[in-house]
Amino acid sequence: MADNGLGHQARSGQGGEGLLFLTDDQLRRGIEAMFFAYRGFTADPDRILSEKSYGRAHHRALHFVHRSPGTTVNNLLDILGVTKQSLNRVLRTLIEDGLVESKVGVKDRRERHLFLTEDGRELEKVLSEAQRKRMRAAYREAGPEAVAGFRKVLEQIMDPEMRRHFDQLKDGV
Amino acid sequence: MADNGLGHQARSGQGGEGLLFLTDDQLRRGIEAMFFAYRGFTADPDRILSEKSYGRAHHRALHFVHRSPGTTVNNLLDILGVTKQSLNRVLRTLIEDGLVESKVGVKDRRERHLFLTEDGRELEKVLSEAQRKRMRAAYREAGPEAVAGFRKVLEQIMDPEMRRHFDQLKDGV
DNA sequence: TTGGAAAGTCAACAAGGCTGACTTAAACTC
DNA sequence: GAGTTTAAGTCAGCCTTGTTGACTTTCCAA
Repeated sequence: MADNGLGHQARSGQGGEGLLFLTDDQLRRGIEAMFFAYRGFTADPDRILSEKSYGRAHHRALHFVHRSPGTTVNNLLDILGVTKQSLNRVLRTLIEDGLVESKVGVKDRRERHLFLTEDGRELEKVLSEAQRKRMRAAYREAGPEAVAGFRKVLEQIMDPEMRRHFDQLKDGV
Repeated sequence: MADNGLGHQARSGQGGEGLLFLTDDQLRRGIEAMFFAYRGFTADPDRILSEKSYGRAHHRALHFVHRSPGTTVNNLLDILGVTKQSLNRVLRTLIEDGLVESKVGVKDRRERHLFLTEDGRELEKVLSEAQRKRMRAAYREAGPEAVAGFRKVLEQIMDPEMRRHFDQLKDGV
């Protein structure tokens, strides 16, 4: 049976006219928009990274260490949602290359606290500026109200646990 | 130097009050929201796929073949933005498993036209319904105006070429 | 002082990207 | 009709980034 564009959620109850944005068709368009947009979202940093033989995983690590200087490895694992071994491989190359510094914890000396070096901050800046440039153009085109809606929907799409991390990044922590 | 949250774009000209949504800080929040939201966006289908020992690449192929039945391999390559070899690996398993059918073109017999089989349609439905369920909840929470803004910003983030593909999917083609 | 948490390491593997080289069949062009 | 181009498919080999599992070292806290 072909998709008629009327999802059961939109069809049920209330007459439906005000719920047209919940049709399966609208939802599918949103899904496709997320897919295509995410490609653009990562395209600019990816280009820069491939020149330096780093990958997206390195960018993510740099981003969140920049964002929460002194964060522990465990906290980073939580945020990134990957295994210790997977993160370790990335982190090790960043430390070897002098972009990230790992300092033994003062209070708890088992922990390692992560910081960007000067070089690390520099690369992070190049990457994030490339990414922001595209976002800035998109935001400007779309306007402030669209941006508010954009953020609102994205927050709702997140898993609750990710939402918690997102909220905790709000300021310094 | 610490990030003061005032991007140069927002700082320059016009007094700035109306442009606060363009600060580097706001842009960074948007970037993080995209990152966390995309994880949620793919989480549900990923779970289902891993049970069937398929991956996200299979989902994408199923999605776009479902969306444009009879599409050629070349067109699919364009949309997905991967190499022939990469797509072929995925497509081959889907054809072997009887989820996708490949038919020699009538007008140009070099081409192969791709279709979902009954089984393919079934899996696609399970996957997309899982994904839509989350989007539906997010849309409902955020409301129609937020959804319009969400879509508007996403369209601006896309590369022009991807935007073209996105627009061409609007209806049947 | 001992149990367990945090961190790190090694090995092996898989998915899904990539490049390059090559074949086959069909269509197009001169 | 011969030669070129195009669409698809295949083989081989590589890389990144994810996974499990097993193990060690360090060291805090009960």
